[in-house]
Amino acid sequence: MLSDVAQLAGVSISTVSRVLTGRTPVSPRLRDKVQAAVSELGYRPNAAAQTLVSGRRSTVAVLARNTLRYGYAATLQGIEEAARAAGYVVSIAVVESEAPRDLDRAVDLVLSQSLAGAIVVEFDSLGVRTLESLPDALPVVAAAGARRRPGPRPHAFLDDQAGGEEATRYLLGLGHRTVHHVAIPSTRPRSGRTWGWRRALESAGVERPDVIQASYDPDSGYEAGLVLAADPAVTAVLCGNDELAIGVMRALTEQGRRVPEEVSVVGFDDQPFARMWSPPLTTVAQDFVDLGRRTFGMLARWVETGERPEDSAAKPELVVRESAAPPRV
Amino acid sequence: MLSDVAQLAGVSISTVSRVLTGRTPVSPRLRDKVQAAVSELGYRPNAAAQTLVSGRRSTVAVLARNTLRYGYAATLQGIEEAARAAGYVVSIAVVESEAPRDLDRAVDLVLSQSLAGAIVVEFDSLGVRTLESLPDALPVVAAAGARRRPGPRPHAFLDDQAGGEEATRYLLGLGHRTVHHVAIPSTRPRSGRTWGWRRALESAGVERPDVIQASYDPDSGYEAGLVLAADPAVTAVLCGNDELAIGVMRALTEQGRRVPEEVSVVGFDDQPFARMWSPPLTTVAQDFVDLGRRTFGMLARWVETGERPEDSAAKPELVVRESAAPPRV
DNA sequence: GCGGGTCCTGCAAACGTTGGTCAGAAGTTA
DNA sequence: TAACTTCTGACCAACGTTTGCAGGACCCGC
Repeated sequence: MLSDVAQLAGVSISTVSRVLTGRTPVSPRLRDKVQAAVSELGYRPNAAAQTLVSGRRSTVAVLARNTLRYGYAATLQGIEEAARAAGYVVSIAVVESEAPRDLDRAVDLVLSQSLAGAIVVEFDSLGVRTLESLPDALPVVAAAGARRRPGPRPHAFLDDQAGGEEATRYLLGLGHRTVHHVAIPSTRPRSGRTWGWRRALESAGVERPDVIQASYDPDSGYEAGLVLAADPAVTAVLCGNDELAIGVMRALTEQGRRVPEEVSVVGFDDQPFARMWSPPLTTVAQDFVDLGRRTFGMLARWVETGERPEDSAAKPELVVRESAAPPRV
Repeated sequence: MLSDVAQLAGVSISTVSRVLTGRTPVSPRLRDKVQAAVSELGYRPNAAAQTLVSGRRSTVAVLARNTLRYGYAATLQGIEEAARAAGYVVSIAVVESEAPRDLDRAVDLVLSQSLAGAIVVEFDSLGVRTLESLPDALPVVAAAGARRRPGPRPHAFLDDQAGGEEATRYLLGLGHRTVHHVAIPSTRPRSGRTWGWRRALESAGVERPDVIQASYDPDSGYEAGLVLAADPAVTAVLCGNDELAIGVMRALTEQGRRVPEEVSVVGFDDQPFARMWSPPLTTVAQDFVDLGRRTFGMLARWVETGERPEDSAAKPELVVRESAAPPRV
C-alpha cells in the first residue's frame, strides 16, 4: 500500500507515487527516503489499481489452437521473449476445438482481462475464425503461416508458399520427373506450401499428381506413406511438415523402399529432431521464434504509438540434408 | 461501463451489478432488461476495477525455464487446459538463464500482476531457485520432475526415479550384464532417473559404469553415443530423455553398431516422435499434460479453500517398443 | 530586503466496480 | 383493512493508485 510507504518515509502519498512513476521530479532527499521505505517494506504496486486509474495496460493475450506442437510452441516462445523484454506479461488461451462454445470460452477468458492487445496464432482455419471473433476495438495482430493479402488486421507471416515452391524446384532440379505432396490441412485454398508446390510444378510444366491430404501427425504421414509406397512411379515427396515426413519415411522403409535412394522425402519446419533423423531430413526451415518476436513487435508498436503496423513477411529457407537425392536412372 | 448499461436498461447501477454478480436476487423482469442491455452494448466488466474492489483474483502465473522443450510445453498445456476449465487465466514468464537478473526480471514481471497464485515448473535446478525467490505470501505449487521429500511448498511430481529403476531392471532382465547411462542435468543429487538407474544396478548387485553427463539436446546425446560406441563392452544404454536417445542411436549406427541387435537403447519421456523412430524407441512415458492438470488443481484448491494441498505423485510407465532387445550371446 | 519566478509538495478528485445499509413496495395474515 | 413480513432497488463508501491544481519554500536579481 502506497500509504504505508508514505507514512514510513514521512511524506505524502502523492510524493511516493511520483517517485515510483518517475514522471515528475522529486528532490533527491525525499526520493532516497521513499526508496528506502519501498525496499524496507518490500512494496509492490497493486496492478489492478494502476490500470484502473491510468488505463495503462501491460498484458497481451495469445490465442492459439495448440501450444504443444512445434510451430505453435516456438511462436509462443518468441512472443514471450519479446514481451518480457518490453515489460509486458503474456497470457495464453487455447481454443480447444472447432466447437463454437470452445471458441467463445477462450475469447471470453481473454477479454475478461485488461488487455493492451492480443495475438492470434493463425496457423489453421480455426485461427481465422478466432481472429474474426475478437472485438474491432482491440489491437490484434495475427501470426500466420501463409502469406495473404492485407486484410482488416495486420499480419506477420512466414511465406511458406515461397518455401514450398523452392523445395519443389529443388527436387525437380535433382532430376525427379514430378513431386508428390502430402499436405497438412490448409488455412485457405490458394496459399501456403501446397500452393507453392503446385505453382512450381505448373511453371515447370510437369504433371501434377493428386494431393494426399493428411493431418499434422506422424500417423497420418504413415498412412500417406503406405499409399505412396505402393506406387512405383513415386520418387519424390514433399511433406507439409516434418512429422508427416517421418511418418512417410517410416512407411516407405517398412515397405522396402529406401530413402533417399529410391524415394526422396522433404519436410517442412525443421524441427529440432529433423537433423537427427536417419537419414537427416532435408526440410524447409521456418523461424517460428522470430515470427513470434516480430508479431509482438508489431503489436507493441501499435499499442504504444497508435499507428496500425504494416504486414511483415519472412522467407523460409531450404535446408539440404540427406533425405533427398537424384532419382536412380 | 456499468452506468451505460444501467441507463439503457432504465435501472440503477447496483441493480446491474447484482444481476451480473448473481449474488442477490433480482426480479425476472428487470433481470431480462439488464441482460438485454448488456448484450446490446456488448458490455464487458472492467477486470481491473473488479479485482480492485473485490480482491478476487483469477490469473495464475507459470514460471518456467523454457516453454519449447517437450516436457515443459506439455506441462504448460495441462496447466492451461485445467485453468481454462476453471475460469482462470494463465500467464507465462520464462526465466531465460542462470543469471540473477534474468530471474529477477521474470519474478518482477510475474509479481507485477494481481495473482491468485503461481506455478513453477521445476524440472531443472533453475526451477528450485525460482521457487525460492517467490514471496512466502503467494500460493505457489511446483510441478517437478523428480520425487522429493515434502518441503516448504507443495509439489506435484512425476516419479522419474521409479521410471529409471523400472527401465534399468527391464534391460537387466533382458540379459544385459550392466546398463550404461547418459544423464540429463539433475535438479538434486539423489533423485531422479539417474538415481533410479543407480539403485536398480545396486540392488541387482551389478557393476555400475560411470555416468555420462549430457545436456538435454540430441547433439549432446550424439557426443555421448560416440564414446559409448568406442567401448565394445556397452550393450545397453538408458538415456535421460528421448532427444538424448536419438542422438545416441545416431552416433551408434554411424559407428556401425546396430540398434537393438548390438546395443539396446532406452529413452525417457515418450515424446511424440519416439514411436516413429527407426527402430521405434522403447522409452519411459511420462504424462506431463496430466502433471500440469494436477498441479493446477492443487493450486486452485489451495486458493479457493485456503487449505495447503498435499504433494501428489504419478508413476511413469515403461513403453516397450523395438530399440531394446536381449544382448547377442 | 523584497518582488518575481522556479521547483517541489500535498490535497483531492477521479478510475469502474462491489456490497452494506436503508427505504419503500408488495404480499400475507389476522 | 391494518399490521407485519419479505423482497427489491437506490444510495454511497471503499478498493489503491495517478494526476491536475494550487499553494509553499527557496533562490535570484535589483
